[in-house]
Amino acid sequence: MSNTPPTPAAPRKRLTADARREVIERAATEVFAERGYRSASIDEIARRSGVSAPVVYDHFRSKQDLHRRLLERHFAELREIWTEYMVQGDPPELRMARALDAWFGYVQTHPYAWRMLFSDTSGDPGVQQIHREVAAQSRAALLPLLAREPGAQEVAGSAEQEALDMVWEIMRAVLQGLALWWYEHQHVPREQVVATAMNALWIGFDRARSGETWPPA
Amino acid sequence: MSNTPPTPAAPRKRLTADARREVIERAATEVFAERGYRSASIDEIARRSGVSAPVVYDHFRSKQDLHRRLLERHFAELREIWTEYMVQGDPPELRMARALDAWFGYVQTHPYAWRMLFSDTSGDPGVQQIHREVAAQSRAALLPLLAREPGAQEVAGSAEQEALDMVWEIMRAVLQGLALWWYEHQHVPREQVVATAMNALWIGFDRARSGETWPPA
DNA sequence: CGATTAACCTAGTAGACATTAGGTAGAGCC
DNA sequence: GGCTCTACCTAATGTCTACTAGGTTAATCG
Repeated sequence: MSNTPPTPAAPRKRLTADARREVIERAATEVFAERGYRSASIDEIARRSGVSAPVVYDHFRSKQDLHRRLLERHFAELREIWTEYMVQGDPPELRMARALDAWFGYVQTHPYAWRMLFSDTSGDPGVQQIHREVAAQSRAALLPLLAREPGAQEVAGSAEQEALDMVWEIMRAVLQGLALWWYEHQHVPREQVVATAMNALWIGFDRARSGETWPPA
Repeated sequence: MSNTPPTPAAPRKRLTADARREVIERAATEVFAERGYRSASIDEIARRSGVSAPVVYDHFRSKQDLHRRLLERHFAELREIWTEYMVQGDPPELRMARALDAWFGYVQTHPYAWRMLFSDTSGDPGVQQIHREVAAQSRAALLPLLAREPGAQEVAGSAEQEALDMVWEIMRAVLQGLALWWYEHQHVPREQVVATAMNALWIGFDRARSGETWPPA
C-alpha cells in the first residue's frame, strides 16, 4: 500500500503574526456567531483558520479573552456607524428611519458580528457581563430616538420610567428579531425590512403617544 | 473531635417513584430555564431534587429525553390555554387583547416553563429541532390573530407571504422580549404589560394595514 | 419478625475540550 | 550555506460532565 499522499505533503503556508491573527479573528467571529460562546470550540476556530489549536494561544490568552476582544472590536465599529448616522437637527421621523436603515445596513454587511453581539447572550458569567454592557450602551445610544423632545425622559417618574423601559424593550426585540429573520430570508431587499420595522415601531409608538391607546377610554 | 453530626444523620426520606419523578421534573424545569440546555447539569437537577444524579436516570433515559418530555408537557399546557382563550366570534381587537392577556398570564403563572420553551433556543441539534417545532406550532396557533378576515393569508403571493412572515416575527419578538423584561420587573402589574403590547402591536399593525405606511406615498 | 422489592447511593468510566510543554521547520539575514 | 527567530506542530494534562455498574437500606407485606 503506497503511502504517497495524492497531494504531495500539503505545502504549509506561513503567515506573519498579524495576518494570522486577523484570520483567526475572522474565523472566531463566525464560529462564535454560529454556535454561541459555549459551543464554539477552539479546535474549530483553529481549523477554520488553517492552523492547529495552540496557535490561537500565541495570539490570545484564553477563549474568553478572544471573545471579549472580538466583542469590543465589533461593537466599536457599530457605535461608529451609529454616531455617524445620528446627526442632530433632522425631524424625529427621519432620524428614526435613518437609524433603522443604519442598523439593517450593519446587519447586512456584518452577518457574523451582529449575531455575536446580540444574538448569543448565554455563556459564562464573565461573558454575560460583557453582553449586558453592550446592551446597556446600545440602549443609551438609541434611546434618544424614542424621546419626542430631547431630554424628556430625564424628569420621568418611576411609572413613566417603566413605560419607557418597555418601549425600548419592544424596539430592541423587534430590531433583533427582524435581523435574525432577515438572515434566513436574505433575498428580501433591505428597504422592505426597514419599512416593516418603521411601520411597526414608528406608527405604533406615534399613535400610542398621541393618546390613541388601548383600552379605549 | 466528636463526629456526631449536629443534626443527627440526615433522616433520608424516600418518595414513591411518581412523587420523585414529579420533584425532578419541577427542578429540571427550573434549571433548564435558568441555565439553558447545555449549561444545565444533571448534578444540579439532582441536587435540587434532593437525590443523587443516578436517580435521574431511573426516570429518564438521558438528559435530552428529560428535556424533550418537559418541553412536550409544558407546551401541551400552553396550547390548551390558547385554544381555551381563542374563542371565535369576538371582534378581532378583543381577540388580540384576550390572546395577549392569556400569554402574559401563562408567563406569570409558569415563570420557568415559558423560558424553557422560548427563551433558550441553543443546544444540541436534536434539541434545536424540537424548539423549531414549538416555534412553528406557536405561529400556527396565533397567526389567525393577524389576519383581518379568516383565511385571508391562504391566497397570498410570495411577497405578501414574506410581509406576513415579518409581521409574525415582530409579534413573536415583542411577546418574548416583553415577557423576559417583565420577569425582571415583576412588580409591574400585568394589565400594564398587556396594554403596552397591545398598543405596540395592534395600533401599529392596524394603522399600517389601513394604508398609513412608511415611507409616506 | 423476616423476606422481597425498589428507591437510593458510592464509585467509577468515557469523551469532550480548554490549556500547556516542549519540540520542529520555514524564512529572512549575513 | 549556515544562524536565528518565530510560526507552527504533536502530545500531553486536567477538568468537567453525561452516563453506568453494582451494592445498600428503607419501606411493605406475609
